[in-house]
Amino acid sequence: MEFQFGQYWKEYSENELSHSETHYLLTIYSFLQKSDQLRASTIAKELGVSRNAVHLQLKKLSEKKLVKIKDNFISLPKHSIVLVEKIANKRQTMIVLLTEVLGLPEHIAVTDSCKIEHLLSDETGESLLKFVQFLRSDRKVVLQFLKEFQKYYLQCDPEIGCGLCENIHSMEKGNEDD
Amino acid sequence: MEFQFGQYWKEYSENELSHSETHYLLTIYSFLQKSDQLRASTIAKELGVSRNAVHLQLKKLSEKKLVKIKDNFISLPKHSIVLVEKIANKRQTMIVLLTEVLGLPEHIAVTDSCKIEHLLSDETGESLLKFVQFLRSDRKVVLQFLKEFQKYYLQCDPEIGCGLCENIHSMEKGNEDD
DNA sequence: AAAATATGTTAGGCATACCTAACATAAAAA
DNA sequence: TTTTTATGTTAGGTATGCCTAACATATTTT
Repeated sequence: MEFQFGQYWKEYSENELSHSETHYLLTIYSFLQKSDQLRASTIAKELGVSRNAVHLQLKKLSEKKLVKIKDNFISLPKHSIVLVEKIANKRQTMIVLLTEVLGLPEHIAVTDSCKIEHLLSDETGESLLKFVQFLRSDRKVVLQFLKEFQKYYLQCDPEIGCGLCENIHSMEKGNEDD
Repeated sequence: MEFQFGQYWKEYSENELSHSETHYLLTIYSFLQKSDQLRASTIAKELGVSRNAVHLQLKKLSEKKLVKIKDNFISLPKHSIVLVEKIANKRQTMIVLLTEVLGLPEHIAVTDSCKIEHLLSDETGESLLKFVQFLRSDRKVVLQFLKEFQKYYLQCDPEIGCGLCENIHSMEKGNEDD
């Protein structure tokens, strides 16, 4: 390794939100778009954890001013919504990159994206978003690039294995004639 | 959100390696390439943690057969090396994508990559590697694509902020005349 | 060989984040 | 109204992964 990674890994624990907190906030955000009558037990069901786990996490989040609780109903302050939307964008960007550009199955794309969404910096999130937006545009140079990439992609390199080529093969079947 | 994410987040804790374990193994791997006389205290210095933290983590890793310890010297079994090299590849792939393709500063690229390296599935790792290899090739279609992307990138979208455009601007200065 | 340093090990503590079990209170159904 | 169910809360426990402090064993240096 040409680079000194020794200290970089410590920044892992210096994130604004933990993985757990992230998913509480994303879940709250998601429910609040459907209804403004959200209580702790609903979150417990959605996340598959116990009510007391939710209770304790909500207590912590409201101490951090990331959620508001009034008469057992949960809401999000504005700065919290900004935070959540940033993370949701990172997740969505990653999902699109992995499924639409790389052709990975949805389950893998979503699982991986859910794991890393809160760990990506805003800078990386913004850059990736721009990149994915560009890749989604119908520019001629993008379409040519993607077509050429899929061709390259099919030449399975034994060095890195080829568990995913079948997906690409089946994706390609439709376009084989052009 | 059009997708049910509720249960996906739980897979976070079902990874083969924790973030901590990952960096112990990567550090061990890195040191063993220089010398085969590696002891716990060296790792403590490199990772900036106490000797007993290393001791306990190594105990756990050797119970999981991921490291071998003989006369206080540490080595890695073959299957462990395979595992480590996979993760190192994922990290390197992400770093290249973020720096070379998206033009992010090295510090951000390395920090983000160190955070997510062990969370990406092998499928995602392999796909991303292929993608980055392709982006690094000197195909005409790739060069055109990258040039066009950088042009697009400069049109700062106020919706997603523009903290990173200055980097791109300075990168572009050299190529402005072609 | 004796003193000093380096390294390994154990014990007790802290924070995160979950669990089950028990209990309290509020809301809905009998 | 009384019972049942839903919801909130507290207590005690588990696992990870770090810490400091203390102690034990090597390994050097003097």
